[in-house]
Amino acid sequence: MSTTPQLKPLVSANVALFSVAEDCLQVLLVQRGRDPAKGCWALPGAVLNPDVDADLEATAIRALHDKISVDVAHLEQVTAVSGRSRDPRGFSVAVVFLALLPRDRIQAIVRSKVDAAQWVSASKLSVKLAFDHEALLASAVAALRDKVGRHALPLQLLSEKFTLTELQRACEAVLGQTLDKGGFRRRLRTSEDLEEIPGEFVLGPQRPAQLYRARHGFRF
Amino acid sequence: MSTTPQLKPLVSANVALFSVAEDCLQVLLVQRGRDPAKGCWALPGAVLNPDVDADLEATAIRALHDKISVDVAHLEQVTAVSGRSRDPRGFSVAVVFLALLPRDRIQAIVRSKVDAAQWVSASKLSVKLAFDHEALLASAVAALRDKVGRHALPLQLLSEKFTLTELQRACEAVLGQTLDKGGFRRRLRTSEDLEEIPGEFVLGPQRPAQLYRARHGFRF
DNA sequence: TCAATAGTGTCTCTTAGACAATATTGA
DNA sequence: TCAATATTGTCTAAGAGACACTATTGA
Repeated sequence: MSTTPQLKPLVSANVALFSVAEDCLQVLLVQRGRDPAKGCWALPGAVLNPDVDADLEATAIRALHDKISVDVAHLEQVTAVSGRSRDPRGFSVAVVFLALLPRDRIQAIVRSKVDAAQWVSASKLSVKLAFDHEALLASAVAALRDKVGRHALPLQLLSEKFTLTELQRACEAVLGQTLDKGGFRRRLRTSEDLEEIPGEFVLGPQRPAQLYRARHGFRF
Repeated sequence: MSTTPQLKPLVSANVALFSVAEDCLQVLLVQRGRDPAKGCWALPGAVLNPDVDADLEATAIRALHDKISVDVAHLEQVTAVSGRSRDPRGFSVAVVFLALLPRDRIQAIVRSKVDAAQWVSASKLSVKLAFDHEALLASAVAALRDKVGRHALPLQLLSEKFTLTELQRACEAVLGQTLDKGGFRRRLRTSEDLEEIPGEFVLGPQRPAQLYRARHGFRF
């Protein structure tokens, strides 16, 4: 046992897992079951364990496996934040990830022994978050908006088969603003990301809606 | 002394420092003065020291202070890479930064006691790099290109005062392709980032060229 | 005068925003 | 028929690519 300075900092992965419910962008929060910040709501996270994790993405997936019974459809790195004061345990580095969960998997939350979990609106948070997680969430939302604003299609937020209106609603939920139907569909007509499912429609008290799916090889 | 597994990984910052010389994008390499990979060329880097660095950006700045006698004009994070096999010392996390140095500061390289340094063309590398630094450099170049491709102006690569042709040459060096003069200048006419310096011109055996500078508050 | 580079204009094509019109179903 | 939503079209303005043109200097 020595008192040498802490040469290696705490490294963790934190995930902003998004989904869509009622045309509203949701993010998964967990209630921390142990100190520090026990009882506070926070983004799911895990401390990097070099003996177990192949890389930080594996750490992020491990952080979600405690909360979600299915694999996420999309996971990507957003940024790394670091500093002495962001965690009371000392100098820490957090790598923030953004993940997407299809809307039909939104119920796939497992009850952890220690942590509660809930979906909340990503734009107007109802609770204060632990540490600097509000800033982490903000950067994840910004990255997601940026990408969808550049016309990337967040198909991983939808079911395997979806209508163009559902896709438009998902984009609107991400962007926080309505989109023009005509222009939106005009862009999709020339998109390489989608394909029509021949003969499959959603019926209802109106004109049937064509079903689409992600084209093979699609990457958000 | 114990044989417990290595719970905290090696964390470092690596910097791709760019500048422009002869209308060509250059990146600074250092020759490693000690193991591992002693003698190999690599991106400048430093291991995070929580007792000294306020955050990873400070680590990046410290990594450059050994090589460069002036402050860099721009520093931003690109990505974080991690894994067990990228460094022979064990599991490591590297946060990659991209930095810009004005072309008139390109000589401001200090000779380190242990490491040699050189500028090389960023697009066609003349040497093999240590570890996974070729991939790190590639992501930094991609991030820079992406940004300039979205019409961000890399004014930090230029001197304080510059002509529009110099700016165009810098953008072309970053993008690796020529740009149309008319279209380029048309965009700049409505840009908030530039301002004309009244009455200042560069003379020569041709029509004088108006000098410009970055407008106050400009951010790349 | 000419070479050399600075700076502007012009055509066309594509894209995006706003909005209107038409289509097809179940009730 | 009608309400409700799907789907398409149209007008216009802004932006980008390609290219031609004019401007101003030193030699």
